[in-house]
Amino acid sequence: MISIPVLTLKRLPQYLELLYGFEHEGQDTISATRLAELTGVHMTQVRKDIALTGVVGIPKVGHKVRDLIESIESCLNWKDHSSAFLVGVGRLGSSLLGYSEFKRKGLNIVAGFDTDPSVAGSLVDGVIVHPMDKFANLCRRMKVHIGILTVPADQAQATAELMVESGILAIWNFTPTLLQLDEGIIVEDVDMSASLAVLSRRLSEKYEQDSQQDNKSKNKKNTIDQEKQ
Amino acid sequence: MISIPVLTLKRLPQYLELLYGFEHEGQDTISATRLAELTGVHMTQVRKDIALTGVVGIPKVGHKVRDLIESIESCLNWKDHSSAFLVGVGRLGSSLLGYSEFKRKGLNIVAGFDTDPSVAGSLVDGVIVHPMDKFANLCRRMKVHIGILTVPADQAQATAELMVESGILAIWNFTPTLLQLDEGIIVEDVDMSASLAVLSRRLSEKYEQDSQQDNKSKNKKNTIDQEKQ
DNA sequence: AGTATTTCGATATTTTTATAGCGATTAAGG
DNA sequence: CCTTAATCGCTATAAAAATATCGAAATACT
Ligand SMILES: NC(=O)c1ccc[n+]([C@@H]2O[C@H](COP(=O)([O-])OP(=O)(O)OC[C@H]3O[C@@H](n4cnc5c(N)ncnc54)[C@H](O)[C@@H]3O)[C@@H](O)[C@H]2O)c1
Ligand SMILES: NC(=O)c1ccc[n+]([C@@H]2O[C@H](COP(=O)([O-])OP(=O)(O)OC[C@H]3O[C@@H](n4cnc5c(N)ncnc54)[C@H](O)[C@@H]3O)[C@@H](O)[C@H]2O)c1
Repeated sequence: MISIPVLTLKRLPQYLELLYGFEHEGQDTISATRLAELTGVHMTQVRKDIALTGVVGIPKVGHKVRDLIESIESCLNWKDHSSAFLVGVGRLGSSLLGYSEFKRKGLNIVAGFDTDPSVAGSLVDGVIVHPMDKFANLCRRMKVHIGILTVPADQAQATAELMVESGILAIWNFTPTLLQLDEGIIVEDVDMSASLAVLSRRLSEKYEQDSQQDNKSKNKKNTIDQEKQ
Repeated sequence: MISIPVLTLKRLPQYLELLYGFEHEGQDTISATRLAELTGVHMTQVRKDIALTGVVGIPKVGHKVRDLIESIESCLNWKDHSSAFLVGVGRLGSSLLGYSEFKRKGLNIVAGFDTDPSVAGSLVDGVIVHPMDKFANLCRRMKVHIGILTVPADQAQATAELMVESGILAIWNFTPTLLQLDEGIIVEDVDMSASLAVLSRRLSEKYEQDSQQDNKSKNKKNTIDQEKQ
């Protein structure tokens, strides 16, 4: 199995989102050119990304929407469902538990876990929440290999270690903590700070750019004014 | 103002997270080498990233933790706070409203908005939620330029357009919808699907790799067995 | 004081990723 | 049936990012 570049993997769901739309509208073919227009990704990049999923297109027509969906989904392993446990059923954790979209993306959150006795034992959006001490046992028994980490930042490292000891192979980490784990363990961070950093900086850059243009046009105006004098 | 590469911007908060820890522990200097070890980023890359923030280090010693924090924070514009409006106070939206960490990162969510009359008018984690029809007015009056988008996917495009008309310059988009907006508008996606895609694929790759190794060791065992015979 | 050692930071190289160019392919229209 | 036009997908080039190299600077130790 070839290793697909991260950036390609991150673009594939974007294409999928559009493809679902097309299928819904009854459109049955789509060209890479059009996908490029809609995503802002370069035409040739779209072709490369699509090629990596192993599907072939039809010249002059493009790709069959259904084929492309199948190909991307199976490439991302979104067709057969994987079970996952979520640890830390707080604000963020419970909003994830109730988010049905993940099921369509191959992720089945089968249970939540929390140390807080007032949360443990309850149902959150139809998903059962267990006390934390049941984690290791259930994890091994149910052969769950994906852990979703939404505990407070200062609990993240310890909780992650517990997960790994219990047989978790991949951690979807929503905390800002940089986990230090065994090499083999897959850690995927959903780093909102990183995203916020890009937003903040780009906005600053934009402000400055705009104010410079303002100054320019002001200066220009001054020049014109001066010329008038 | 130089344009800092996206990937650098995304790493900066990681360094910051560690730096806050060091400061807390009373450590007052840190080397790029050590940061590299902890983040898994290459030593020279860390140096480049740091250099882009404009701070200079001391040979043999490294960097003053405080200076580095200041430098990164001001580079990301996390020192003076920007006001933001959040639209769509549902599961995800309300969890974001209550998340105090954003304040420390220069983002002040000053109000939420929702079309649902049972949500609008209430306080969520101390933040007031207005009915949606007040958005344009308040946005202009309070000169808010950042919008956080957490409405259902099918409402995302329309809501984003409303935001832009009301003076929003940057949208932090938590929906899976690919927004089609004016060139100048900054859109930063928090794409959980993208992250999930990487996790899923990497896990598949790992499974296959492991099972191949299993086969190998089985074959090896067989070979040994055969040799024994 | 002098030397060894560590780290910075500038420059060079390599690798990865993105873009461009172009022939091959195929459906559609005359 | 043949031309036309659009698209695929391969190969080549360009750009960006990551990694390596190395001299200079500064601390700590002899
Ligand atoms: N709320 C957000 O919008 C948001 C955004 C980005 C990142 N995060 C991160 O997500 C994590 C959770 O944030 P939150 O706002 O949901 O916090 P929260 O306090 O609302 O929820 C944390 C939950 O984890 C439980 N918990 C605490 N220690 C535990 C342990 N050792 N084992 C199992 N469960 C434990 C608590 O009982 C609580 O229910 C934090 O690391 C936060 O930084 C949150
Ligand atoms: N819940 C999650 O964990 C999660 C994870 C990833 C992405 N998302 C995305 O975030 C968005 C919100 O998800 P959610 O689970 O919080 O949904 P939700 O249904 O719980 O909340 C949506 C909120 O938006 C409000 N709303 C609907 N239309 C609106 C409009 N036109 N203007 C203003 N408000 C409007 C609704 O009243 C509701 O309160 C979705 O696009 C979803 O795909 C959610």
